[in-house]
Amino acid sequence: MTTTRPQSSEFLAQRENEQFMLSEPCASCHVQPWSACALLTPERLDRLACITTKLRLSKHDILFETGTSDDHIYTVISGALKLYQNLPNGQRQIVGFPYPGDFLGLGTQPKHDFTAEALTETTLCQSSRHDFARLQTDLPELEHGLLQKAFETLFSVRTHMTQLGRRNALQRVASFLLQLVQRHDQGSRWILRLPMTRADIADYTGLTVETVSRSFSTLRQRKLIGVDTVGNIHLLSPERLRALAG
Amino acid sequence: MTTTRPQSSEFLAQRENEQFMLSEPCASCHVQPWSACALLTPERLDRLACITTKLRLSKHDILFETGTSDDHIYTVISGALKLYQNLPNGQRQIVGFPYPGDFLGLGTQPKHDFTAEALTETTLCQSSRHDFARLQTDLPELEHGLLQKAFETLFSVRTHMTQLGRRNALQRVASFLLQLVQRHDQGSRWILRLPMTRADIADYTGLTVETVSRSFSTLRQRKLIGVDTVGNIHLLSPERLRALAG
DNA sequence: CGCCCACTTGACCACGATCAATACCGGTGG
DNA sequence: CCACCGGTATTGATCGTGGTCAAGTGGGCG
Repeated sequence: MTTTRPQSSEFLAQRENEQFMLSEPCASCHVQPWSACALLTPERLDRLACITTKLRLSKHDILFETGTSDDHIYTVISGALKLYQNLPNGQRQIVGFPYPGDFLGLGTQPKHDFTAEALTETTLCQSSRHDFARLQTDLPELEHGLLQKAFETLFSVRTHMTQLGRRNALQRVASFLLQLVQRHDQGSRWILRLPMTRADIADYTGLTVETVSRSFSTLRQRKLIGVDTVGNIHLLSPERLRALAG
Repeated sequence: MTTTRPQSSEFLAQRENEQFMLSEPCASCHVQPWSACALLTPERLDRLACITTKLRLSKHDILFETGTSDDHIYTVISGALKLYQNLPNGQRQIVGFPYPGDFLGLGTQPKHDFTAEALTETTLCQSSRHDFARLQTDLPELEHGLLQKAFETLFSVRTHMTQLGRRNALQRVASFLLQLVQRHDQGSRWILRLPMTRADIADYTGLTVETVSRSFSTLRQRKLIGVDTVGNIHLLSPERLRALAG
């Protein structure tokens, strides 16, 4: 884990100018429209830029870990992470894959309940909770945007819950793929890059690696998907895939 | 579904006084400390009281339904509800059982994605989104409290997700019971009133009614619980139950 | 070239779903 | 008060999906 410019909030006051120079202005941030700061006006975005720094993670770097406290909040700029919980028996449940525009950080608990790990080279926008809170009193839209994002993820988590409870293996894998595609029109519509391993998909869908693999094979045999390499999936028939997923 | 005092926001201004007289003041609300309004000072609570009304539901009454829009937000005062989604194949997944203190209502989507139905006689505190939003600009603590509640439910939903993905039937039922007990110390610590049916528990845990019933029987045989009537459960050995749940 | 790790495929087994029968409980009316 | 009825819960028997264990394949990187 490498911070491009490690920065504690105490030094912030006297370095605001420098920070502003070094930071990309938020206005040019390409995930801004989908992030919590979407509601801010350009002038206000500049004030936000003063308290944010960029963070770069390599594959397998840990952003934060279960049980640690953390005075920062994050927004994913590029790349992707996995957010998971380790169970006592050595099993692991992935509760989400934060993608660009997604918000990460402590809610109100003093400590993290999940671990966040980078799946690929990932960049994040970081700011201290303290600075952020100070700014919030001035910029109520910010908290509003945060609330909006929280409700969005709440919705997606609940939706995913219905997947886990009531669908068979093939349906789970199918809707996982659709979920990724619709969250992320990366370039061409029906080619999907999977930054996560089969094991990650298993831990997300509540299946085993073997069953995930078998499901991919079945989908391939039925010509619903094409598997170029393990991480490159073509959706050959999104409609039939959607019908299958329900 | 019966509203004690149906109230559209247009008439609010001229009737504020009357409302205030009719409403119980929020300060004396017994769920207030656990709800989104916990952060407000007494004087500010009075202003909140002006925009809220009480709502009473009987068993099986629908508070809101999937696909409908709704300009209100709710906090459960007493009773309990189930929040669920119907799947195309006729199955149903319950994503939560809102209990006193819990917040209910649209996030940012225009329409509800879930249906909320009363499990018993239930009372709620209702206010229009519009009035609430107006108040929010004056009372930033309110939005803060809302955000806090949202993060709390996000956490509990994510935790429940790990239940669905990675635990067997007995573990799911065991942790369901523990979850209810710790969320709700109703009177004596280890006696649990279940307002929901076995079918509801099945739809929440992702099992079938039969399996839920079998799990209850197994727990009873192992002397982990005592079943007085279907809705009255004694937790005879919470430690062993917790050990089982993991 | 060879090693390691991720992925795939196969054979078998167990847990929970399904189908079916019975028991129980609450409410209603005679 | 009891008899009846409908919905809910329990228990049993069988089947199928997906987990487990094991072997084999492939790709990336030193």
